[in-house]
Amino acid sequence: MATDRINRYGRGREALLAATIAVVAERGLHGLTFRAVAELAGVNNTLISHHFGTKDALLHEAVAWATARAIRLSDLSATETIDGDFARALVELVASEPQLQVFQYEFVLEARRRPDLREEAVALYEGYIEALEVALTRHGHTHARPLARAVFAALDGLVFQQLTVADPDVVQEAIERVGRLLEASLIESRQSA
Amino acid sequence: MATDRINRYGRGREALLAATIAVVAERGLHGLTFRAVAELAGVNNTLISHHFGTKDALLHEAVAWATARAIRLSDLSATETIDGDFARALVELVASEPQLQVFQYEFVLEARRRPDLREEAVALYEGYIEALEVALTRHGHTHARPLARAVFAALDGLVFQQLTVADPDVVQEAIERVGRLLEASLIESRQSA
DNA sequence: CAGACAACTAAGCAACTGCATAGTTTTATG
DNA sequence: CATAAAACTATGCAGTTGCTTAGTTGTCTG
Repeated sequence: MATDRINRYGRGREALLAATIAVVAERGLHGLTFRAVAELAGVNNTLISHHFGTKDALLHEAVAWATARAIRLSDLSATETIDGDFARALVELVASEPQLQVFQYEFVLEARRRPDLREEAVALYEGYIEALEVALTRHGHTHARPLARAVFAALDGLVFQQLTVADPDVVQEAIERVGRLLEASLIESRQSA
Repeated sequence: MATDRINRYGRGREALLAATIAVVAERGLHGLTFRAVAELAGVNNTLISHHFGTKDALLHEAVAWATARAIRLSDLSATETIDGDFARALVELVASEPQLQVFQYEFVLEARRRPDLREEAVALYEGYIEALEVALTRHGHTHARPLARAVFAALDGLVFQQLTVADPDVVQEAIERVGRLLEASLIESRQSA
């Protein structure tokens, strides 16, 4: 239809970036081909060369796009407490956007072998941890950086489990357990003070 | 040399399995090719077809080999406490065998899209969690399954960080912090009882 | 509404892929 | 030490890959 053309023209670039994330999540990095991405985006595969040049550059831009979106969606610094509501919301987020989450694990692993992606990977993780540290400090935890790293690792690991091997229900229960560990830690630090 | 032939003949199969893990870890699943694996193993690439048939079957066998080795190396059920010694040992393990660890993340992500690998992925993770549950119960924790899942997720997430974005030192510090969270939890549960 | 510029497509190629076929070398065994 | 089975290699091919080249279509601006 003509409306398709009108709506699509000029939007190939963003369609390719979105398709890149979907393809990597659904088929892995070994399934990331010009033709697979282009087909999902509804454009010709040579449009990738036009907009991004190489496959490496396409992935790099998709990484920047995805990390920006991921950090925005999960604003950890706004976290009040890790309770049932938090656990439910996190499990829900993963269930509603699994591709975005899977893409992050794929790209961070790839960053191990591609120095040009390292910076984004470090920024993504340190950004998450920093946001959590802010929230934990606000709640009375001191020297909270290592704690924030550990708690983020737990949440990250549980998201990974939900995506790969575990039921959402047991993941949610485990997240709530993390929250109770934090409470107990706060109580104990008050008593010993 | 003749000794090379004598030493190598009949060992192609295991050499290929070991090479598969190394190639996946160092070049990713998209770098897993018959020729890359064969070159690293020091054999002809058609030997893969001979021993395993297809590339999928090669990966499947490598997964079985790697998971058996990984579970053996990190016997979590023998864990006494998560203290400085434990943290140092875990960081050391990851530093000494990074390929085995990276391979596990790669294969578990791949298991999301390949049903024939799901069983191994679930068995690997539930095996880790079960072993931890045994250790935690022994130390007085009750209803320890969700706790074991959460603590394993934290350790898993921290190993992932060490492999990709974080210094071993800060990872070690965070692991020790996990141990202290467990202690505080035990103390609090005793007081409220 | 001309024409310049950007977005986009069609066709194709050299390199690489998994793997089949056919043959050789080594080892185990009677 | 003959011979059969198993381990291994050489050659090659059809399909797929990233990306180039050459051209078309749509949009924006004066």
